[in-house]
Amino acid sequence: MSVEEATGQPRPGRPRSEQSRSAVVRATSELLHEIGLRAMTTEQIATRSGASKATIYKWWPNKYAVAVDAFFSELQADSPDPDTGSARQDFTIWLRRLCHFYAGPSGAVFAQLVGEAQFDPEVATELRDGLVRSRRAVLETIWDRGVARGELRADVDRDVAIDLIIGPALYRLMTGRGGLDDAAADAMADTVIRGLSA
Amino acid sequence: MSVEEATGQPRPGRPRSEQSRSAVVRATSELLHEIGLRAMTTEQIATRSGASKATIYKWWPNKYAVAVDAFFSELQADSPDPDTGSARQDFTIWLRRLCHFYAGPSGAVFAQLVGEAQFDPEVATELRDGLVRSRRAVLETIWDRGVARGELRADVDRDVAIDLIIGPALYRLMTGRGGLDDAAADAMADTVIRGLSA
Amino acid sequence: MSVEEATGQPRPGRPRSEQSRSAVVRATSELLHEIGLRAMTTEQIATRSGASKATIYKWWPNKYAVAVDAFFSELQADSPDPDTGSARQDFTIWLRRLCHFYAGPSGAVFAQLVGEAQFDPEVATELRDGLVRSRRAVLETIWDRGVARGELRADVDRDVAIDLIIGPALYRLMTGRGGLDDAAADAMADTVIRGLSA
Amino acid sequence: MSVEEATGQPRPGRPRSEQSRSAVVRATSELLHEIGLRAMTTEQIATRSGASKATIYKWWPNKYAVAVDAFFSELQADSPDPDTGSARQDFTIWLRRLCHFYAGPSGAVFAQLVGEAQFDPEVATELRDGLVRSRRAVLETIWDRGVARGELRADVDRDVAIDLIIGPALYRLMTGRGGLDDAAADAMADTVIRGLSA
DNA sequence: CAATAATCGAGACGGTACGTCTTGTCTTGGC
DNA sequence: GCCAAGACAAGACGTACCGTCTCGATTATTG
Repeated sequence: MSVEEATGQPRPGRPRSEQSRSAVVRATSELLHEIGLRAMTTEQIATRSGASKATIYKWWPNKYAVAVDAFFSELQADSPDPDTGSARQDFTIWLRRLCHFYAGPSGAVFAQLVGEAQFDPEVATELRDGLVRSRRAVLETIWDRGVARGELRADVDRDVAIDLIIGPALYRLMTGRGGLDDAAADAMADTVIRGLSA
Repeated sequence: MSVEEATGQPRPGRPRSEQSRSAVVRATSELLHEIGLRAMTTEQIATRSGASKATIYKWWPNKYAVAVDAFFSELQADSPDPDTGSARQDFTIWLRRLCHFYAGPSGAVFAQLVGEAQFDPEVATELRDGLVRSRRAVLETIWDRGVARGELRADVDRDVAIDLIIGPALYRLMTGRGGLDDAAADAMADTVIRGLSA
Repeated sequence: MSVEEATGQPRPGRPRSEQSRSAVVRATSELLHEIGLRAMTTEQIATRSGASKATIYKWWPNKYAVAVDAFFSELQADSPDPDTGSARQDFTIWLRRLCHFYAGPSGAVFAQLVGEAQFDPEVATELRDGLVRSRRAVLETIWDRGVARGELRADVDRDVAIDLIIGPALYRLMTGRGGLDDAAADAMADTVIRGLSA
Repeated sequence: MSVEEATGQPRPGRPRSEQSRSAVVRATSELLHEIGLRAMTTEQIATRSGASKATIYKWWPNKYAVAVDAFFSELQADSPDPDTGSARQDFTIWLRRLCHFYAGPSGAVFAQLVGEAQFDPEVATELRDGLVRSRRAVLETIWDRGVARGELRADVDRDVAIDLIIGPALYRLMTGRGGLDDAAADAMADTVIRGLSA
C-alpha cells in the first residue's frame, strides 16, 4: 500500500492515469480470450490499449503480471457462499459453479495462468493469493458449518476435504478431458460428500 | 512410424545415430532438472549433447517434444498394479506412489509439462497418451476388481472415481501447496475410498 | 526576443527564475566535461541542477541548445585582438591561443558540438552565430590591418586567408591527431603567413 | 584477419552469406544518402536489405560501423596521384578533387561520419585508418617528389604541409559554409602552395 | 489584500530505437 | 543420407531516452 493510499495525501508529480491502467487491463482481457496468454505480446497490449510499453513495464514486471490483474478484474462477485442450510447442498451448488466457470471462456484463461505458474513463482503467488485463497475460504466456512451441525465428519482434515472437492474438477480442466457440466459436477460432489459425511 | 520400422527393410544412406539420440535425451533430462523446461533452450540441448540443432529439429518438432521423450525415458517401471486383494489397499498404495513421484524431483518436471500442455496441444496429447492413459489403466483395473468383488459401489462412474483419486494430488502439485507425503496420501485415500465403498 | 526584453515592461505572473537557469547551465557544463554531449541526458541535467525537465524544455528546445549555451557561458573574454603592430605576430599569437583552447578540456566539448552540428542545423546555426563569427571577426580585423599596412597580399580573398589559418587546427582537432601545442601552432602559422605575405 | 582468410582452409559451418553482407551495405548506403546517419535505424537497414537485425549485430557492433563500411564501399578509385611533374599542379588537382567530393552527395555523409567520430572512438579509428590515412599517403608522395625536385621547401614539416592543404577544405565542409567549387579550391591551393614553395 | 497568471519541481505518459535473445530453417564440408 | 557447425530471417523482449503532459505549490503583478 502506497503512502498516498495510507494517508490520503497526494504525492508530488503527475498522478498515475487511471484511464491508462484500465485500458491496459481491458486490452489484456480481450487478448487473453482471443489469442491466449502465450501468444499475446506486450507490444499488442500497448497498441490495443493506447498505452506505451514503457508505461506497462513501469507498473507490471511483465505481461504475465498484467494477465493476472486482467483475469481478476473480470471475476466480479466470485462464488459466494450458497448457505442453504445443508452442507451437501452448499458443496454441490458451489462445485457446479466452479465447473461452470472452468467450462466457460475464463476457464481456458485460468488453466493457462495455472500453467504459467509452473514456470513463474510470482504468477503462482499472485494466483494463490488472489484466487485460490478466497475460494477456499468459502469452502472452509461451508465445512465448518457442516461439522458444527454434525452433518460432516469432524475427524477429517479440513484441507483434505476441500482438496477432494476442488481437485477432481481442476484435474479435468488441466488435462483437458472435459466432463465439467452440471451432471458431472453433481456426480463428483455426490461421491465425495458421501466420503465426507458423518 | 517410419517405412523402415514397418517393413524391416533398411533404407539407403547412413542410419540414424542412436548415440546422438540418447545423448540428446540425456542432456535434456539433466537440463529439465537443473533449469526447468522453459529456461532450457534448444541451443543448450545441442551444446550439451554434442548434437547439432538441425539434428534435434530433424527428429523432434521442438524442445517440448524432446522434453516429453526425456521425461518418459526416466520413468522406468511406472506404477505397477499392487493387487493386494483389497481395492482399498491397492488405491492407498498407488496414491502413495503417485504422491511420492509428485513430491520428488520429477514432480516439478511433470508439473511444468502439464503447465506447458495448456499452451501446446501436442504436448497435451503426448502427455495424455504417454502417461495419463497408462496410469488410469491401472486404476481402472483396480476399480473393476473392487466392483466385481462387491467391495466398491457399482453405481459410481468409473471415470469419476479415478478422477477423485488422482485429482486432489494433482491439485496440490499444481498449486504448489505441498502436502504430498505418505500421511497426506493416506488421508486423501481414506476419505475418498469411504465415498467409493459399497 | 521576449516582450519583456523588448519593452522593459514586466509581464504578469511569476518571472523566470535566474537561479534555475544558471543551475541548469552549470550542471550542463559539468556533464559536458564529465561524460560528453551524447551520453548526457536531459534527465541528468534536471537531476543535477534541481530543475525539472519541463522547465528545461520550456526555455531550450533540447539538450543540445542547453549545451551550446553552457559552452558559451564558460568562454569568457574569448581570444581578443593581440594588435601587436605586426600581422604575423598577431596571427601567430591568435593561433597559439586557438590551439591551446582546442587542446584544453573545452576543446573536446567544442569538437562534439561541431560533430553534433552535422546532424542538427540549429546547433550548426547557433555555433556559427555564437562562436565562429566572433572569432572570424578578430581575424578579419587583423587581416585588414595587415593589408592596409602593405604587410599582407591584397590580392588574396580574406575569407580564404582566414580559412587557411583556422582550417588546419580544426582539422587536427576533428581527426583527433593531436599536434596542437605551441610549436605546432607556430609551425602552421609560419608557413601559412609566408603564403599570405606580400 | 580470420583463420580462414589466412590459411584458405574453410571453417566448419555455414559460411557467411556474401549476398546478405552486400545487401546490408547497399541498403545502408542508400539510407545514408536519403535520410542521413542519425535518422537511419538498424531496423530500417534490416528491412530494406532483407537481413535480420541479429545478422547485422553479429557482424557489426552498431549502425555506425555499418555506415563506415557502406561509405567506404562506394569510394572506388579514391583520389589517385595526378603526378603531372609539378607539385603545384598535383596539389591543385588533388584539392579540386577533394572539394568536389566534399561538395557532392558523399560529402554530407562524410561530414556526418566525422561528426559521429567525435562521440565514438571506434568510428574515429576506422575513419582514420580507412580514409584519412590513404589520402595523406598520396599527398606525402606528392610532397616528397616536390621536395626532391627542389620545388618545395625542405624545412617545412611534411605533416604540417599536408594539414595546410586538407584543413581549410574540411573546415568549410564541417562549418557548412560552402566555398568548395573549383575556383575556391584553386584559390586555397594557390595561397598555400605559395607558402610551401622554395 | 485578494485575484490572476505564469513559474516551478515532481514525475507519469506515448513514442520510438536500441541491442539481446530464442526459434526453427538452411547451407557448408566431412563421414 | 546423416551429422556438427554455425549462419540466417523472424520477431518478442525489456531498457533507455525524448519531449509532452498534468499535478500541486510558489511567487510575482494587478484590481
